[in-house]
Amino acid sequence: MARTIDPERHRARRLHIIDAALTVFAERGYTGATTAAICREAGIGSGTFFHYFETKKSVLLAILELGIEETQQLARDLESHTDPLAVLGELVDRALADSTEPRLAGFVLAVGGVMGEPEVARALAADDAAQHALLRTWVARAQRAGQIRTDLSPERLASWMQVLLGGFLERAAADAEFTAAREGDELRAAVDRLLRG
Amino acid sequence: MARTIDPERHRARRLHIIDAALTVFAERGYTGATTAAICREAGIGSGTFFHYFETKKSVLLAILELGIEETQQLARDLESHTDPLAVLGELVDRALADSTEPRLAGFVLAVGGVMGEPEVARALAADDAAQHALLRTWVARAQRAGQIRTDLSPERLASWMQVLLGGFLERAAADAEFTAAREGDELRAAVDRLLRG
Amino acid sequence: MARTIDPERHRARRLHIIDAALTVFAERGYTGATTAAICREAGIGSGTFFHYFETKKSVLLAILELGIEETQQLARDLESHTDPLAVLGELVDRALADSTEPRLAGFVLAVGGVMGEPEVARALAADDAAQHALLRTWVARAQRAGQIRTDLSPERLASWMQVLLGGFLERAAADAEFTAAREGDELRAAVDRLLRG
Amino acid sequence: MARTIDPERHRARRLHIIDAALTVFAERGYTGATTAAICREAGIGSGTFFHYFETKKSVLLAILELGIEETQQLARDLESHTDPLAVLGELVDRALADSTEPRLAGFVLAVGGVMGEPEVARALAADDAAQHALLRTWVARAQRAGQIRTDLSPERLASWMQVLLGGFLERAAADAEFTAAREGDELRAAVDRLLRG
DNA sequence: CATGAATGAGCATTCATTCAT
DNA sequence: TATGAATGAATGCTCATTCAT
Repeated sequence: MARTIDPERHRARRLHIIDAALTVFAERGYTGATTAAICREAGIGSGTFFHYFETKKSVLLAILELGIEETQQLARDLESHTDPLAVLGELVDRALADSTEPRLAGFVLAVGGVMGEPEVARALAADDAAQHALLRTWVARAQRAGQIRTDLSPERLASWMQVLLGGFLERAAADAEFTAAREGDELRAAVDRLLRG
Repeated sequence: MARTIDPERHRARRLHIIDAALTVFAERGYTGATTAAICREAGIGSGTFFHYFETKKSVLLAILELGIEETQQLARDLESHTDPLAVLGELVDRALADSTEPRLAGFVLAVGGVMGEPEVARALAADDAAQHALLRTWVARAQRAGQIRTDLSPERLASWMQVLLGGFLERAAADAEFTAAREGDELRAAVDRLLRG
Repeated sequence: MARTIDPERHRARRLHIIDAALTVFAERGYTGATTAAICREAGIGSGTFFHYFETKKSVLLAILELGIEETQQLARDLESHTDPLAVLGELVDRALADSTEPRLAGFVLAVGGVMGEPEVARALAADDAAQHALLRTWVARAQRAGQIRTDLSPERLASWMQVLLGGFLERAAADAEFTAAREGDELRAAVDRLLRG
Repeated sequence: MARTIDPERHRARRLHIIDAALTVFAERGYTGATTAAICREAGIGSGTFFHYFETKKSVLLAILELGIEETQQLARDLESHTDPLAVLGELVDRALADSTEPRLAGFVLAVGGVMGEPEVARALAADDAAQHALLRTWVARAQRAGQIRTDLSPERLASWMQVLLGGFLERAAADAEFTAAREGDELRAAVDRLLRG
C-alpha cells in the first residue's frame, strides 16, 4: 500500500545536499552561504532542504559528524597493520592528499567563523579528538616498538603531529606555491625529525 | 572654539573603535559581530561608528592593515641586530607570546569566515606576505652567516617556519592543554630542527 | 477486489478527519493548526488528508456545515413537541451542555480568527442564522401560545436569547469559576426574565 | 551635543503603530495580519516597526495592556461618583458605545485566535479581570446602597453583567440588524432585570 | 486508495547604513 | 562632530499543497 521510504535514496539525497553545502560553505563561509545558494547548488527547492535538515546549522554539524565517522572508519581500517611507523607515514600521506582538495581549507576556515556556537565548538572538538586519538594510538605503538623517541608522551607527540599537519594544510591554503607536490617530501622529513627527536 | 579637527583625537578615537571591534570580532566572529555590539563595546553611537569607518568591513580591513604595519615596524626595529639566528629566535618568542593573547585566535578564526570577500582575502594575503618577508630576510641572513641549512631556499624555509608557527597557534587555540608555557621549549626545538635540517 | 468505493467507509473516514481537525483547531486555533498536526491526530498521511478535503479551509467549512446540519436535525427532532416554552427550555439546556464541551469554546475562538475569509464569514453567518431560525420558530409559537411577552418581535427575542446564550458560553470559556453547574439555574432564570419581560 | 530622544514623539509614534495594528488585526485576524500590512497601514518601513516593538506579538500585548490601563483610568475617573446604580448605567452606556466601534469586535475575535500563546492568554485574563473588578466594585456599592438585589454575590452579578455586555457585543458584530441604536434600550432593560432579580 | 517526498510562496525578523538634527 | 531614529534588502524557515508511486 503505502509507498515505503527508500532509505537508500534518502541517504543519497542527504549526502548530495551535504556535498553542495560543503562547496558553498567553502566558497563563502558559513554565514555567507545562504540556504538559497546551497539549494541552488544542490538543485533542490528550499523546502526540500529543510525536509532533510532541521536548520542550516544542522548541515554543518552533519558534515563535521561525517568527518568523525571517516576518521573512525580509517582507524578501524588501519587496525590490522603491524608496522606503526608505516601507519604514521600513511596518515601523513593522507593529510597531504587532503591538502589538495580545494574545498577542505575553505571549509575549515568557514567553520572557524561559527565557533561561537557551542554545538559547533563541541563538534569541532570531537573531530579534533578523533584525529588526535588515531595519531596517539599509533604513536604509542611506535614508541613501544622502539621506532620513535619516547621522551615525549604519546599525547604530546600526537599534538605535535597535528601542529605539523594542520600548519601544512593552512599554508597550502594560503600560498599557491606551497603545494603537496612540491613540499610533500619536506613534510615527511619534518615529521621524521619530530618523531625521532 | 576648537572646531578645527584634531587629527590626534581623530586617530585615537579610530583606534578605540578598532580595539572594540577586535574584541567583538574575536568573541562572535565577523558576521556574528553586529555593528551595534561594536558600538556598545566602544561606548559610542552607531552614527559615530560610520563617521569613522565607511562600512563594517572597513574596520576589519583596518585591523588587518594595522597588522601589516606592526610587522613592518617590527622589521625596522630588528634591522640593527647582528645575529640572524637570535632574531629568528626572537620572532619565535613573539609568536609564542601571541598564542597567549586570547583575542588573537578568535580574531583569526573570525577573519577566516570572511575569506570569500576578495578585499579581505587580499588583505590577509598581504599580512601573510609581510610576515613571510620578515622571516625570509633573516632566514637568508642566517644562511649567509652559515648558521642554518642552505639546502632549502630562504622562501621555502620561511614558509616552513610559518607552518610551525601557524600550526602552533592553531593547536593552542584548539586544545586547552597545549599552551605556550608547556610547549614553548618544544616549539623552539622544532624550529631548531627545521633550521638545522 | 473491492475496488468499488465504499461510500460508507468514505464518509466515516471524512468524519474521523473532521473530528481530529476539530480537536486541533480548538487546541491551537485555525492558523496554529498545521495540516501536519491534524494528520498526526487523525493517524493519516498528509496525502490522505488532501484526498478527502480540497484545502485546510474546507475542513473548517465542513465542520461549520455539520453544525448547521445538526441544528437543522435538532429542529426536525423538536418539531413534534407541543409546549413551546418547554422547547425553549430544552434549547437552553443544550446550550448549557455545550458550554461544558471543552473543545467547543476553543473552536469558536479558532474560527473567529479566520473571519477575514469571506467564505468562513458566510458559513458562520449561516450557522448563526440556523440557530436564530430555530429559536425564532419556538419563540413565535410561545408568543402565539401566550406563554411569553409579545412586545418584542420573535426575531428580536430570538436575538436576545442568543445574546444570553452566547454571552454565557463566552464567560464560561473566560472564567474557570463560571460553570454550567454553578450558573445553570441563573441562566434559566435570566432567560425566564427575558421572555417574560 | 547628542540628539536627545523626544519621549513625546516616541510615544506618539508607538501609538500610531498600535492603531494601525489594531486596524489590521481587526480586519484579518492576528495571523492573517502580516507585519508588512501593518507597516503599510502605518506608513512606516518594516525596520521601524521592529524599532518600536520586539515582535509582532508584542504589539498585540501592548494593545491589551492599553485596554487594561484604559479600564483602570476609567475606574479612577468614576471613583468620585456617589450613585452606584448610575455608574453601572454609565458602564452599560460605554459598552453600547464600544459596540459601535467597528474594529473592536474584529479585534476581540482576532485575539481569540491567539489564545494558545500563554502570554496572550494571561493578558486577556488580566483585561477581563480589570473589567470584572470595576463592575464588582460598583455592584457591591449598589448592593450596600440597597439599590439592587443581594441574593447573588457581587462577583457573580459582575460576571452576569459581563455575560450581557459581552453577549451584546458579540451579537452586534454578528448581526447587522442588531445595533446599539435599536437595541440599546433593551440592553438597559435587560441589565435592569438582572440587577433587580 | 493511500502515501509522504518535494515544492516554493510567504513570513517574521535582523542589521548595516543613512541622514536630519 | 556626534547621535540614534528610520530604513528596507536580505535571510532562515514554515507549511499548505501536489504528484509519482
